[in-house]
Amino acid sequence: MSDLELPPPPWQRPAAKRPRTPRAPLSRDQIVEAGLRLVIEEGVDAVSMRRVAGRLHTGASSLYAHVANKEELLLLMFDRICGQITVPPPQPQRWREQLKDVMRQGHEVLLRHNDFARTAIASVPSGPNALLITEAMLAILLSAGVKRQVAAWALDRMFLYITADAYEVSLERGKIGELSSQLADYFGDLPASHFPNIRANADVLTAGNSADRFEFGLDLLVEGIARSLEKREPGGD
Amino acid sequence: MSDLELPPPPWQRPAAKRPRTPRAPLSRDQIVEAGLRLVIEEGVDAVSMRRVAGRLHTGASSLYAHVANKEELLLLMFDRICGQITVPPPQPQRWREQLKDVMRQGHEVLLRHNDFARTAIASVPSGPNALLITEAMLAILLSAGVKRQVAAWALDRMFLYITADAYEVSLERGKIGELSSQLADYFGDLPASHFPNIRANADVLTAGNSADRFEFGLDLLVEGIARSLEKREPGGD
DNA sequence: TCGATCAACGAACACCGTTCTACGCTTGAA
DNA sequence: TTCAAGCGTAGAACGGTGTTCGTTGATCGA
Repeated sequence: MSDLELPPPPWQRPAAKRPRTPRAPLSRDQIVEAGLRLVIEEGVDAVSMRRVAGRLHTGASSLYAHVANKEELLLLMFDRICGQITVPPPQPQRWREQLKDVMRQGHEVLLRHNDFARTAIASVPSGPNALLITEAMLAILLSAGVKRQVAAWALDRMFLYITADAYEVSLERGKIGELSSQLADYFGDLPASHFPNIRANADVLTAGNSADRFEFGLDLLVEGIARSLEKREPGGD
Repeated sequence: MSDLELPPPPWQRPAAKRPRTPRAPLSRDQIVEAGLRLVIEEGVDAVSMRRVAGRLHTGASSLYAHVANKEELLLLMFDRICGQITVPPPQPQRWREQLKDVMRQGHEVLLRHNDFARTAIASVPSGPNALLITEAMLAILLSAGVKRQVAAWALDRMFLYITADAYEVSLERGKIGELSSQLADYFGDLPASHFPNIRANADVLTAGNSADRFEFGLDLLVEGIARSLEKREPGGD
């Protein structure tokens, strides 16, 4: 019967309402974009679920409504990257140059994304964009007369090469200059009793930049394929 | 003046003595061995400082008295692994087979260590064992008449190839069978409008096991090098 | 004996991927 | 209009990571 109104005791206070900022719902695209931005700015190790979510002003667990796990996110990011590569219709007389062009593009696209190639190495290129590239390169090889099995396996090897080299280059990126000269000195200082050839060739072992080496490897692969055009089908000998 | 002896108040209790198990001191070798055992048993992700230390019945921070950081530990482990490869004196007439043999060894040694190749990709092969391999392979190439710069860069590319392929194989290891058939089905189901070549060649794209593909890539590289023996020195055109 | 050095210990820091519970909002059916 | 179901989001918590920091105990040399 008392008209006196007391404040509610602490044990009866209603739970604080969880503030919810009204905003457009998250999307997978946004998550992928945020992840790629982080890669470009800080490298692949910066892509944690918390960091990605922070970029979108949400929480890490919110991402799991859109991607199954981090691995799926990285795969999506990879396929998004593959979408930046343009593939040409096959010109049989120029198959070598066409192959190299696509491979160079792939390499460059990866390098534009810091050390993301580390993830690419571990990924099966099965997203829509990656498959379009596979399709185009396969068409180029087949149009050149390369045997089916050679074409298939060469594709596989080329993909491996691009991603592995891009990863390696990304690791050296911050230290390409100092590492080379230090390595040359190191090689030159090795004991002659065990390392005569390395000592004598320290200059060429440390020569060239990463682009030189990548191109050299492209040549090896493409020349190796060319040689197969002059031979029997593999796996048949 | 009182003979009454009170127990010491809690704030004056001496700190509990830290028990120290008497044992032989840790060594770098032990740490490396423990790391490698973990790799073999559970893969490279199991190699945390805590796990390694646990194997040695000590604490993670104790490892830092022997290795600078985890990266150095992984490098040491890598070079230990390289010590399992035996290199032959050069036989110029058999340079192809000699190269392949060393590369196969390297590949196999890595595969025996689960997915440790992931670490190997990121490592500059500069430990004593790795350098002995470099020295031997360089000798083989030079004895075959390969130009110095080609030999140097070919070595670099071969090393990259071995480690990258070993890593890729280690990833597929647990799923090589199901992945192949699933991929073949997947390829066969792609829309014909965009993927006529993949559809028509799903069989060869998914054919062969990892050893087939590795050998195929070896051939590409070695044939590419062979071709260089018939051409001018690279970087000169 | 004392002081310096070093290996080892354990707590703590700043992070990680993911799960779990709860909440708020939307939608559709009654 | 109301209610229930479903789904996205929030935040705490779990079980981990590499590393640093301060401390302790042992050894060695003066």
